[in-house]
Amino acid sequence: MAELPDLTVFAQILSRRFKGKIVERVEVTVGKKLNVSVKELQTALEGRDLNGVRRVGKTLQFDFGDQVLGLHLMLRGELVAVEDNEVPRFQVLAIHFKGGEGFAVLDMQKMATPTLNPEQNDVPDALDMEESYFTSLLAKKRTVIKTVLMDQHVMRGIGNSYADEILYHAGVSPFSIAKAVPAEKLFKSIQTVLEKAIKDISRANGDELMGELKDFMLVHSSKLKVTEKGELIRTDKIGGRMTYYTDMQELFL
DNA sequence: GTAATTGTTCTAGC
DNA sequence: CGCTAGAACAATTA
Repeated sequence: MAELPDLTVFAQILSRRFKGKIVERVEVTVGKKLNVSVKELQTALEGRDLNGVRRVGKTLQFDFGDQVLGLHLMLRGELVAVEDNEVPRFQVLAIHFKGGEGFAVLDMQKMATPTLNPEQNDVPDALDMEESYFTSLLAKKRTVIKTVLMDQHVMRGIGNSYADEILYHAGVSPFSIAKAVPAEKLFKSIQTVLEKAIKDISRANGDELMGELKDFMLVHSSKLKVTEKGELIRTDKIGGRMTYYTDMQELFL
């Protein structure tokens, strides 16, 4: 469930807490998604110090100088701070730093994917793509707009939840055809919604690393029946994914 | 026991 | 061949 805003905040918190610390021990509890052997990962990271953590698309990258650990949390991955000997339930991977502090990746579905030295990717990030790129992208897509926003091959970082939030903010129906959608307006909504979410999540979660972050969904929630403004929230499936929207969102065809 | 969940990858069809 | 839609798969809990 972690998308761009959550991951951005995770990266900030991880950087603040662990930057400069030296890796004492790398613990791999579930290794099937790892692209190298456990031993290779350990020799690559142990003894190095963490230069920082950044978000790249829907992944995190832990920068250890000439070695980088990529991490995709997939559907249910979480990050928690751990003490030296602590092994939380559903642990996939843990990094223990000298001095006793560390963090663990948890995933009850075991789908979280750590990658040593992930390949570079040219697909622009949703938060730093050029407006001209977005405009010409929409112009050549005949797909439903929601699937374009979520397509990691054309822009990275937006998943099912924030696609709904962005389209609600823009007043654009998720069923609109991409090339008919006013690109400038939607582009602004992408920036606005994502940046606001980063601020809200950051403020609400502080410096703690406690698994899932609290979020602020206005439409994408099974608990809500109406929006803050009292608009009825409808549900449907787009591409097999649950979609939340209102009748206030204009359909462009 | 089964429904529900969603990111990614694969495949069929136009 | 390029693009799109949809299915398959992953794994576990409520």
